[in-house]
Amino acid sequence: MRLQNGKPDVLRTHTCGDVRAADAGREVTLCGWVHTRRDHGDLTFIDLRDRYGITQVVATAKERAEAHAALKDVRAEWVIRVRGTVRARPEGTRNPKLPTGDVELVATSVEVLNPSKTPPFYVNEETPVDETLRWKYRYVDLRRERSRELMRLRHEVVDFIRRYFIDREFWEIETTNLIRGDPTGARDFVVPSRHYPGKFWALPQSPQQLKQILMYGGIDKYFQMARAYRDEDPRSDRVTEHTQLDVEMAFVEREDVMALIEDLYTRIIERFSTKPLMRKPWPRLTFAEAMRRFGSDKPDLRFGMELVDLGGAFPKTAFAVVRDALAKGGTVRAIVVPGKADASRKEIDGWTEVAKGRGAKGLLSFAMAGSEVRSPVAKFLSAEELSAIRSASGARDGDLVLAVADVERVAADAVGRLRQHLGETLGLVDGSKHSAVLIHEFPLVEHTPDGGWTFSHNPFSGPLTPDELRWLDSEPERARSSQYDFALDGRETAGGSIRIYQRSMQERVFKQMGITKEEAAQRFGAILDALDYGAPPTGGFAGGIERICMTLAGTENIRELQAFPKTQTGYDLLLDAPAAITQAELDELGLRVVGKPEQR
RNA sequence: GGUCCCGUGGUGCAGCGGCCUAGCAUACGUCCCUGUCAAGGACGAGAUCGCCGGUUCGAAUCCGGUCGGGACCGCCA
Repeated sequence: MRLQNGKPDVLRTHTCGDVRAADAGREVTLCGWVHTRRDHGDLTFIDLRDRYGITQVVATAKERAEAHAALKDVRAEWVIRVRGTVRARPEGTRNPKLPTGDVELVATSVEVLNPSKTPPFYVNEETPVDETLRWKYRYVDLRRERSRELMRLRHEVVDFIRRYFIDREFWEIETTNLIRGDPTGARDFVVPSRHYPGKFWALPQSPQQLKQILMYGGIDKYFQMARAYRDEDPRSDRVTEHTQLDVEMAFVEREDVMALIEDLYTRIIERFSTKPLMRKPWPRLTFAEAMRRFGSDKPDLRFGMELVDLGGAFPKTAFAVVRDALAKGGTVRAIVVPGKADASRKEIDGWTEVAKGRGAKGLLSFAMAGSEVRSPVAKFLSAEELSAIRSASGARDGDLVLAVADVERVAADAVGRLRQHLGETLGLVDGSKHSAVLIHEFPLVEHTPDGGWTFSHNPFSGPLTPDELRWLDSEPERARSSQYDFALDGRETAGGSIRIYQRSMQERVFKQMGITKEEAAQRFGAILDALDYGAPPTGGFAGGIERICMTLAGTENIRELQAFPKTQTGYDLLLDAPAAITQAELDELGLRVVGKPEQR
């Protein structure tokens, strides 16, 4: 019996998932949705569904004319309340597919709580449905088994995480969602202020500053399921509004946090995934090694096909593409695609587009055909060079070598993307295991397109060691950061760093970014001030809740993990939002809408 | 801001210049049926092919635009 505070609900005594053979003879009342109806004339069945399961309800005209008539009238998705007697099903009519399949409810009375229009799509079948309809009628969609199980997964993962941290004496603390905006990085979602016309709140892109300040307040260990907002265009694995597990700890070093990430996510995966981890303990790669071997800072280790460097195969080449790349300090990065020497022109064109999508100017291909090395650019290369390509790449007969000549960063990135693409499309990825890897020793700063410098992670990430800062004066890109990232199956799943906690160091880093003292005081005043009042060393991480659930559920669609997802243009099809507000509201906020008249 | 894919009865798909008077499955409606569980059987209703314009003797089909959804690039400290 399903009990709540020791008593049945007022409207029902059981749920549709918990009537069993032991209940035979008992009088029960169930509430739920009509899942399916099977009408045999004077004998009618319906399957009654709620979140907990499905129970078959039966009535015959002969025994219970009134209940039978009512059952004949109901339709899919009507909400009904049925009273009746649990009966063991006759021999040979049991349904092993249902947990409740040994029994049925013989209806004595049927009450229609609410009829339903014919639903816009099937609840009782797992057929694909256009997302426009799913999100518009999310309340119908959520009744479907897949949607319900994804919501259940997310709930259970969040519950697991909460217990994990509470057991370890972390405090769950909510930070405010109306904060000061900062024009760097992603576009802020902005909220007008009534008391301060012309001024605006911003929704947090993460509670980064607030969680550090909690540490400065002596909270010591904190976590939160934090909403994070970015007004940027979504992709299949990122959305404008998402939830992150946000964690911060005082008096920790890099190793403490990396060990925590590894322990937590290992437990999550072992609890919720049917697939084992490839390796325990997890492999760790420095950023430099990850880029060199995989061309990615979130490499998928479920397949090999590591990058090779062919820069040495062309010591004095006449081939302009390679010569120019090498002349500006670049290189030639390549992968060996096993057995694809016979790839069609069309396939190679497709791969070229993948590489170009990551900034490559083109894609070089070399097919190992017997003793020959065939290539569209063979005529620009000497026999020695072609042979060097074969030996330097380690390619065997029948293999295809794909290469990009460019500066290191572009070449590695393009070939890395191509590697992942080929791994997935050629079926090289071993989908029976999970690849968990920690990436660390990221660069502290990186070039901006306009020649300046910017944070490679966030403004508060500290250097790997204080000593790293010496590079800032000469070769800033050599300065390493304390940042660490967790990549699961090639997807960035969590990341964090040890924070700067000394004002002088924070100001030194700001200076590198071209942020003046005045500007820093204005934008990051609270943090900088706090550093003057006894700020301990802190570190932490943030992990995407939807991201980890995606991997656990094996879906590529992040919206399925959200109860009320938005479209690719950030529109809410269910609520029809965003929407215009009244002139009175605008006046009160001191706002005037300019530009295009209202669209609707 | 850009590139690509999709848009056909309620839903999922097919059709891709004339064989379309738009096909199939399912849902929906009426009827038959006492052991089904994706029940079965019979009959029936339901779409001017997202929208606008163009090409053509003729457009669901080709072209342009537009709207909506999706994938990707830009963007995402």
